[in-house]
Amino acid sequence: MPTTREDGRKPRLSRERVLAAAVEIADRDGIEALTIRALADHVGTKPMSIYHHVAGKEVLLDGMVDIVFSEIEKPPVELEWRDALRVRCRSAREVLARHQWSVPLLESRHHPGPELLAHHEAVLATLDRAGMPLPLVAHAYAVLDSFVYGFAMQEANLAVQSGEADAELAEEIAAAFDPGAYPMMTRFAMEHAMRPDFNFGDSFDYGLDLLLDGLARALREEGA
Amino acid sequence: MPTTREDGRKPRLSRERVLAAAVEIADRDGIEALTIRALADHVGTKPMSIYHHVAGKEVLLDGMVDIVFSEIEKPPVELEWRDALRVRCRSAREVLARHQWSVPLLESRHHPGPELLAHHEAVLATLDRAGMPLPLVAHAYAVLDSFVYGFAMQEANLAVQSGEADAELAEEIAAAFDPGAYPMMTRFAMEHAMRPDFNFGDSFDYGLDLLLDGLARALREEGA
DNA sequence: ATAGCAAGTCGTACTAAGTACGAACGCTTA
DNA sequence: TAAGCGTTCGTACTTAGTACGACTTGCTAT
Repeated sequence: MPTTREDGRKPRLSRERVLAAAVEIADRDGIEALTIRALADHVGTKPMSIYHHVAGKEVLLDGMVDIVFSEIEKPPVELEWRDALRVRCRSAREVLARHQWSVPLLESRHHPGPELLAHHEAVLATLDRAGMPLPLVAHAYAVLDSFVYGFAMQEANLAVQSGEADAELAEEIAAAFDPGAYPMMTRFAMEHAMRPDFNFGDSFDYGLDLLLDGLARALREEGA
Repeated sequence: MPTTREDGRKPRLSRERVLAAAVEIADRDGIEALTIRALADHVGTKPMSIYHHVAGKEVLLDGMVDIVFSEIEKPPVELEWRDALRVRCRSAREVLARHQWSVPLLESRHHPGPELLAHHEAVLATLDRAGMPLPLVAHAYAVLDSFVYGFAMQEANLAVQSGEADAELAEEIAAAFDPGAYPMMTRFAMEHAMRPDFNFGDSFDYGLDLLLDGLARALREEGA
């Protein structure tokens, strides 16, 4: 690893610094603001220097995804499978929400990094230790992952929407709601979703428990 | 609507034709191949003519998302709520899988079209007719949507992966599996996922029923 | 039929962004 | 102190979105 150096005399660039800076930019200004030039500015160099630490923008994005997975909390192995999965899934959702660019990126990357692989390995191992037969493991795995990713995706959408200038959006909504189309959406919004104590995120725990309970039931029946 | 014309004398461009062509390109060559120039070629014009039918690429993408939603099957209202939702969710999954570019696009668009709004309206109405109180409606809605989107997203990923040239991927996998890290993933792949009768999609129906059953149970208890 | 006008088309050109190429720089080791 | 090599960076090419303004087309009213 000739790239890194121990003495902190002059903080030269390194793959880690580049990736961290990329995540910072994406967090702060959105993924579309992450250009090689902006990244170079942020770490105090010129564009072409970036390419000595990451092979290209694709690789950069792959690395960012792996950083996201590295931030997911890893529950201790002693935990009961449901608790372990709950910890992991909640943390995953929190991390994905914190890095709003991550979910759409997940979809487009096809080069899993070590942290991503380790995450999947851990989930599979947890399900296995719970005593599930492989077919049930497969279902549980697919279903939980889908729910977590899907939820995070919607949450990211909502966050952007509420943060956005309401100008266009309100206009669009108003235009759509003029003729009383979408009555149920209107009622839902008025009587529930716009209440101050409404929190979309609450549905995450609800859905997660729905799935875990269902899986536990299936495991009990399979086991019998 | 001066844009369209009834006599088919000379098929001039129209918003519909442009959008349909865009969907074709994205389906066939991937969303990254959808450039204004490629689109112009495909409909037999020059780039700038496109801009007379869609205001820009963003609007084009918004329109494509709405086309996707228009393709989701709309179950008859007489159906029992669980059957109705099953039809709709399965169809949604099928449509999203057919247009692999759609899921990542969903996330990034913030301008819902009429078809998307109508879809959401219909789902809400179905839940309402089932007799759910609004808080439960909210949970059901969020949870089902998350699952469908998330599952479609993973499916799209898998499809790309298996379609891709296995060269790099196999190498990467091999490299990662050398030291016997990821034992559970290995076992899972060998003993289950690589079997000829394994079908990732089967987990969709499994998860969907898990959720619908759980919601039905909640409804029963709430109602009591 | 035809003048006139609005809708549609297109050539040109500008800008942003990724990155290939090769020269210059500076740190390390002899 | 000089060779050697990893790093940095100036320049320039390429692809993509799209603004501008001129040209073309076909409908409408006479």
